Amino acid sequence: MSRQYTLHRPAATRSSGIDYRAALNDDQYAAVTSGPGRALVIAGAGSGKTRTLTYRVAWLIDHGVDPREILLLTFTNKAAREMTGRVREQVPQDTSALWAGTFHSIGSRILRRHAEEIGFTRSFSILDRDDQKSMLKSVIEACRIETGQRRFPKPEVLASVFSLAENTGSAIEEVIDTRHPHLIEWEDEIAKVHKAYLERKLATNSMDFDDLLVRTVGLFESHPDILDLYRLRFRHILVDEYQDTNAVQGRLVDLLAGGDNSLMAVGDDAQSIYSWRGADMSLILGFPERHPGAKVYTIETNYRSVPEILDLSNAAIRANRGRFEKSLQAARPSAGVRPAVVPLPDPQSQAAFVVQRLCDLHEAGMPLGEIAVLYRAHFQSLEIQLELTARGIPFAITSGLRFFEQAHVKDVAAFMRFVVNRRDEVSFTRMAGLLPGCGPAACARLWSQWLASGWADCDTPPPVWSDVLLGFKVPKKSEAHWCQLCHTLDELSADGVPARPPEMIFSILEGVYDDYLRATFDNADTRRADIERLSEYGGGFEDVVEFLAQLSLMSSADGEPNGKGEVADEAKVTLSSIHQAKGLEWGAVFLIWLVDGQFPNGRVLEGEDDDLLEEERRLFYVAVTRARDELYLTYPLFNPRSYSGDVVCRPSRFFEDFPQELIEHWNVGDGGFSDEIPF
DNA sequence: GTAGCGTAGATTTTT
DNA sequence: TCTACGCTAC
Repeated sequence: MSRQYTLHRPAATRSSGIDYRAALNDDQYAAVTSGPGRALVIAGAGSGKTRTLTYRVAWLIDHGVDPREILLLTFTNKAAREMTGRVREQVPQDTSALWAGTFHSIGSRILRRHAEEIGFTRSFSILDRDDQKSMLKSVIEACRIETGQRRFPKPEVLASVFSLAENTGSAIEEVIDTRHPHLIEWEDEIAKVHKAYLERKLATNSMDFDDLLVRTVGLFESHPDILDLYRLRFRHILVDEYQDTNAVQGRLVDLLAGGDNSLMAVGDDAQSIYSWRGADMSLILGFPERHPGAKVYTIETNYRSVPEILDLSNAAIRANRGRFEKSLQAARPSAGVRPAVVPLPDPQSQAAFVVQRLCDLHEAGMPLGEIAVLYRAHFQSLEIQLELTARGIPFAITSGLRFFEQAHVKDVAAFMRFVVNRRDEVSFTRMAGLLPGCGPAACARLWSQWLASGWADCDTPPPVWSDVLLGFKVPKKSEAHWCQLCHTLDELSADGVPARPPEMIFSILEGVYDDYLRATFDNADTRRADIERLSEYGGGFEDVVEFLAQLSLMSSADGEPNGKGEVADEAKVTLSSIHQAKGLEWGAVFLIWLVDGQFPNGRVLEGEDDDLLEEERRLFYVAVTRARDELYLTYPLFNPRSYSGDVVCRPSRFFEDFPQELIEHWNVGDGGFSDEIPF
């Protein structure tokens, strides 16, 4: 027999003083003030989803919930920061104990506390895409696969197969059969590599992104006592962007919310765009069945867009079959202008039009920060970038290149990672490979000498690194540099005490890396500047392990150090992929490259898979619902640099999804007959 | 075994 | 246009 006994904390001495009735509409109010238990909130685009979530947190705190009992799971670090920031502004109570973060960062936080329970140590390394690739390459070599005349799949391909399997909770063979049928001939070998990869991660005390989710779930399933610890703590769980959660994330939420904890999942099925990462819409669609008695709230008032844009959005998404039936209502008055559809002769003209029109808007008073150019894939932004540069218009691009993924940043991090995780083969190899005369073979030999020294598995690091390392056999050409590297490691951690991040970075730079930069790159100065910025950022961390975890988990798209950042975002046009634009909004949005094969994506069209096409359509929906006042849909008629040879473009099939009355057709000449853009 | 050079091939979205 | 790989010369 067990008895439930609740400790009642004294009622909060202060309340936020928020007038919830006045601040929220009826739908939002109902969701925010929902009682304990399970709730699903279907919040359409622009309906105040973030607002609802932050007010929900405030409401809980106002009603006596201790912030430390709240867990807020978001999709990006940026969303987490935004929400905690807003909560902090709204409520006077101390909210620092509230946990908010991405599934991956929360997973990493939990795993660090219990790493020993599952065969790792607290300072395990996190492998990003690139590290994962290096490890897989090495694992594949070690597996000595008989390839004969045939080609074995590349590390990238294997990484995505493994990842999809982990995230969907399915077997490798299943993923191969359904998503990569051409790999069937390699099924046995791939299984072998997968097994070896798992072993290697364990041996090197490393986890990839997927491990952060899968191993957290594993930890909870194998250690019910630990799960109870967190269940008792997190009495209120809130999940943002629930439509994009995958099987593992869904499982994690359900585990934590077990018992009588409260769970509120917020999302919009029409904006599910991450199936390639395992996102499973059936989680949101099946939420009411999985949680009997769950309340379902729907928020359908759109505050963002003018009705003309909303009409087009609603019509576009209606072409999809698998979705909750709903129709967003515009709160704003008509603008009197319909979205523009603009065909242009070629990609250059498309860029010229976009930039010229954007300048017009700017001259008419719209800040550059209120304008965005969105596209399906990053390479489609090339012409726009050139044109903006030529005209001297500042722009911010959330490019695929992330600050922390650049080679020089990762090189520096490799030193730090090795010092705190002495089993980290990937980092060691990366570090050693910087030495002149040290290729793959020499690095591998150095690594085996390190393993043989016994220090890799020792609980404490060597008090003086060079005492151990200087005795190693290195290629003649590398001797002097190796010596330098050893002494640098001495500075990073003496007598087993790691230095603070900025000190480490300084030592690495002055000890070995500056030399390397100068010898290797023609832009050594900008790279050095990046590393100095890294050091600045590291100043905010006492703990190196914490710092390194942040590096791996944070992308520049999330904010923090991205590019130069001198000009305030106010004064910049935004260039962004649609995926990265999710959750954001602008006064004017240009959606470019609306050509079959570009958007929707060509591979999707080949496959004739309706689900994938529906996802492309949701992506289109996400794009058009970013716009508040003006929306331009553009496409080139010819694509002279097409690789596929399809020079003549077919306008995107998405144009067939909405009636012509909803749009305005623009004819733009190239100077011959109608140079002027009609208004 | 390494480093430098040339050629062929490929282009989605990201925690 | 850029990258990744393979070949060749040291």
